[in-house]
Amino acid sequence: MGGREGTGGGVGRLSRPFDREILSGPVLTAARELLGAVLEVDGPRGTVAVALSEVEAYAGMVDPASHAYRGRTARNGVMFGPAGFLYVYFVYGMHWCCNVVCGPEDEASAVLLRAGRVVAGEELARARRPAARSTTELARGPARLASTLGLVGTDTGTDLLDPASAIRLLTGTRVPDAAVRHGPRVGVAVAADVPWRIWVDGDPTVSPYRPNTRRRRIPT
DNA sequence: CCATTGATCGTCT
DNA sequence: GACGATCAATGGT
Repeated sequence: MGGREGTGGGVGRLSRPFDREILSGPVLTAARELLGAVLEVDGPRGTVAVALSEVEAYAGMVDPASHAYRGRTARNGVMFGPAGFLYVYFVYGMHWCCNVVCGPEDEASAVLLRAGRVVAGEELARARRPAARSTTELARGPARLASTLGLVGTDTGTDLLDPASAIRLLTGTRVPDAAVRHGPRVGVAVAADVPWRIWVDGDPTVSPYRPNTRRRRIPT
C-alpha cells in the first residue's frame, strides 16, 4: 500500500504478529482476544502504537448492525475477504473508524477498534489530537483511535499480520478473563441489545457509553 | 459530572 | 434524499 514509510521504531521488535487463526475463528472469540493487542502504524512523521482496551464485534451478513448486512458493496468489499485485513470507513461526514476483518473468508465479520492506550509515539499522537486533555483521551473512542494512529480510508486492505506492512497488529499483554467485560454496542441503531462490546474493566482509556441517539433533522 | 447540539459528506435507498 | 459503528464545544447541576 502506498504512502507509508516504515521507520523501524515503535514496539515491533518486542512483539510478534497477531495469530491469523484466532482472527479467522468465531468473531466473538477474536474480539475478546484482541483486547491487549497492539496496533502499530508507521507514517511520514513517525510511529504510533496503541494497546486495545475496547472493541466491538459485528457478525457479517446475519447482523443487522453490520456494514455487511445488506451484502457486498464498493465500501465493504474487504470484509468479505480473509481475516487480518484492515477496514477503515468514514462516518458522520468527518470521522474515520478502523476494523479488523475477522471470521472465515466470505462471512464478512469484523471487529471495530473502539479504544486503546497509546504505548508508543505519544508526542506524535498529541500533535494529531490537540483537543486531548490527557494521555488516556488520545485513543478513547473509535474516531479518536483512528485519528491518533493517522489511519484513513485508503489504508483499507492492508494486511495487518504481514511484518512488512506499515500498519501491523501485534500480540500484546494478555488481558485475564476476570478483567474482561461485555455489554451492549455503542451508537448502533439496531441490535444494540446484543452484548458484543467487549472492554477491559476499569481501564480509563475505555470510551464513555452512549446509547444510539438518532436525531431528526429540523424541517425548514 | 450530565445533556444537548452543530458540524459535515460518503454511501446506499 | 436521509442517515449514520462520532466528536467537541457549550451550558447546566
